[in-house]
Amino acid sequence: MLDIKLLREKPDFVRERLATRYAGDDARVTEVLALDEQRRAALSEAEQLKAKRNSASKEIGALMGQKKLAEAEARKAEVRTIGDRIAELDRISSEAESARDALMATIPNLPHASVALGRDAADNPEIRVHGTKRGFDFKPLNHIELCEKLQLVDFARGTKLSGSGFLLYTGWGARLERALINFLLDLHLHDHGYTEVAPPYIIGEHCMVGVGQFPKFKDQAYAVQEGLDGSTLGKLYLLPTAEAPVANIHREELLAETQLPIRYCAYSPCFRAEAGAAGVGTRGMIRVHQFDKVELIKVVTPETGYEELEKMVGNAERVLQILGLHYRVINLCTGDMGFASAKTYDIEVWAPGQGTFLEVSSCSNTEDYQARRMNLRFKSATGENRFPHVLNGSGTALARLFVALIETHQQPDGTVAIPEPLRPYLRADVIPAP
RNA sequence: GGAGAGGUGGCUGAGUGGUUUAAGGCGCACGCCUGGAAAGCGUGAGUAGGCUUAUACCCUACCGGGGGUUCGAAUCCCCCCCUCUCCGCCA
Repeated sequence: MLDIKLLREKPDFVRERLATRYAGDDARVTEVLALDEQRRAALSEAEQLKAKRNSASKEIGALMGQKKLAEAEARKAEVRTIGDRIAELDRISSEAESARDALMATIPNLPHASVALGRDAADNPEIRVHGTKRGFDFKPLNHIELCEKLQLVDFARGTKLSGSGFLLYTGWGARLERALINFLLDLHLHDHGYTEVAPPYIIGEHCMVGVGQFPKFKDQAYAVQEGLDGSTLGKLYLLPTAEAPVANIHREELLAETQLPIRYCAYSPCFRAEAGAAGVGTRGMIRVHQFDKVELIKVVTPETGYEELEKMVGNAERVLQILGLHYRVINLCTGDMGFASAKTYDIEVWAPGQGTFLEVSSCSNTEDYQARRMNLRFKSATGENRFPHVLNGSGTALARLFVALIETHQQPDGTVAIPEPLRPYLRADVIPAP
């Protein structure tokens, strides 16, 4: 949620920044301002009438105390007509307010000044590259072939259980997935100073709105219902990312500045309907309806927001460095950024079997946009109530990391060498042929 | 799921239709006092919105949330949420 005061005071600035997203938000800004004006006009008049009514009511009380009943009745009749007008004005202002806020919820965050201007992914500047593409002196397999050969994932039976886009990890595959989760959590906890949390996987609609998933991506979520009670449908959703519950942990709270920075790390499965994405990279593990992810969340002062974003990207990069993977960091341009974000870095890991880079992490500073949506504030040292910056980043997504790992470290005999730091977690140096 | 009790400021705790502008206490900030501190005394302090150059003044709203009755609601009525106790069921 943007600050309504910013829209009032600098509407042209807001329009200009939004225009860089190429999302056609201009008309909404105009409409929000019109509704806001409507609200304030009605509110102002209603408040004056309420002040009048309050003083009249007090007088009536006094008259009744003095037993001047006839006089009191006369005043009552007078005030009653004010009441009708107040009710009407209240209705107008609250309707305008709801309409204004509903519309505000559809306006994305403003891109940070440092973000490159651009229309789509083709305009994303590359920030840095780590490592090089691994060369092979044998014919490398892609992850689907490796998974089948080593019996890491049973694609057919996964589909049999839940339809396409669901994976059944088996044997060493299941073990590798679990080893990676534990490795990632331990890395961020012990080396990077995060606190582990384990959130619910089913979350309320208000949390989805809080992080900006809703209303825009409602079609991408799995809604759940309780048993046979259809009326419960739409109240709870399977989380699309741990960001949804974890960023909301302190919603509607007023934190002390001394509690900041807050750094949380959480593992969760992620559920995404991927409606409309059928046929786009659907084969294999690249785009699935359920995948595991370790998420990083920070709540920090506005002064340190961007510094913390850089650190967060570094934390995610470290995962790939330790695992000996080739990757690049890109900065999403204004037109390619997510809804709630002011600045986003994506980390893409090289997958030799795919011949492409795969997005395994997206680290964003949403500034005060999410904090405002979930009414998360902190009291500054000077006693001022302020909105903190809320950051989120993947540290990292698992299925694609799994793909890059086995494709990169495959050996001529078809087995997969396990990078040294991961070996204690898997209790093996290599994934053997069955 | 059933029955009962409850939800009031940072905390505690009064308040069953009108000097409540939410008492009192604890804690907090500042001041007085003191060699310094404690105690004591005094003053101040919530959130959001509106008006505004203004974090000043003034106005409005806020006692779990929403709606209703009334000239006037923390207080009466209805719906919902949450917490606690007991019972039932259950990994």
